[in-house]
Amino acid sequence: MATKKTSKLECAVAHALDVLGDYWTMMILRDLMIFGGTRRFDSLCEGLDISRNILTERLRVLVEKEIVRKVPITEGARRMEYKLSRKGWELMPTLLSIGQWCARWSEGSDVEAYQYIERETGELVFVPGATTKNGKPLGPADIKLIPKTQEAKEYLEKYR
Amino acid sequence: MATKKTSKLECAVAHALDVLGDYWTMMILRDLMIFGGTRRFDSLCEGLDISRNILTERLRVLVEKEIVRKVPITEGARRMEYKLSRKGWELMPTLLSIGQWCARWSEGSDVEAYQYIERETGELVFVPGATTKNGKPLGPADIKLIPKTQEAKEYLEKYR
DNA sequence: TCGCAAAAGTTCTTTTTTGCAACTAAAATG
DNA sequence: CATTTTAGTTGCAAAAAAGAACTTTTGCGA
Repeated sequence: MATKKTSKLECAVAHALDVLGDYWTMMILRDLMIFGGTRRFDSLCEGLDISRNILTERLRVLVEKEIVRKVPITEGARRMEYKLSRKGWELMPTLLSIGQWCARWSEGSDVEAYQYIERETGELVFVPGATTKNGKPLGPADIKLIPKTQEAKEYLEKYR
Repeated sequence: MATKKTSKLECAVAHALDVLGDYWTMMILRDLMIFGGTRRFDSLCEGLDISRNILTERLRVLVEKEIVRKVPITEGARRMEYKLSRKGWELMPTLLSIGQWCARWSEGSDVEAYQYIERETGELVFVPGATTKNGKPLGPADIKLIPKTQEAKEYLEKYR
């Protein structure tokens, strides 16, 4: 994937999905995260069982979007490695949120292969779902989505 | 997409991505959410600008995974509509999290076409990222991912 | 109740993406 | 300096997506 789509209703999610709405892209991010944020081409390739040409292309986009950086393996070296940027790391809660959802709906089987813990204390980390500003947790039923821009209103009107 | 992959390291994220790691699947969920959870085939088709055959296939998988339900438009009617299940609605925080991330990294341009608000109070809703159990917010740097299963340890070892 | 239009898919064809394997060139290693 | 590793390319066959046309029902309104 990873092509510039233009959906009838542009929104933050649609925008993000232009890059993230792809299996391999997300798996690359997962892999980078569980390996501490840094990996090299061949390791990714082998670990994920992804074709080399696809990996090349996905990494190209991730670098272009500054989610991943391609940096010398050591100061001044020619060989490169791929490193999550701050922007990339900030997707961790999103990935965790996906994982939590999956685990919640996988009764019986334990699908969690690794855990997210606080570095300092070792305490378990999670994403508490949606809340108000003061932290009150909300379920899906408590939340309404409302159009903000004119286009969004028109979209809702037109394609109802 | 939407085929059963088997990655070398099965994990909750990988599992979830077998279904969710696809642009159209996620866009369908977005659209269902902004339209209150219910939509019909043609509306989705037009609104999203998705090919009918692809929409058919994606909906089939979403129904199979019980993320969406196909129900009569009115009691006893033959015409059907697609409705987010509880399981589907519980992906809202994940979508919101993706949208927030995108908005945070889109300096200048306002990419948010709609807002998530608490139904009762109208208060703005958001996903506070990762926290500990008692709600202390954590940044990416505060978090470590550690293998939990034996397979995960081996994977980290082998594909380093 | 008949006819017509809309709704919900199917089917078919063309174009794009993948997946796979083999190949290449530069860089590190002994 | 020869050999391996690494990090990709390239070319081709297979799979998937886009697009349009075609089919069935179904819900109306006259």
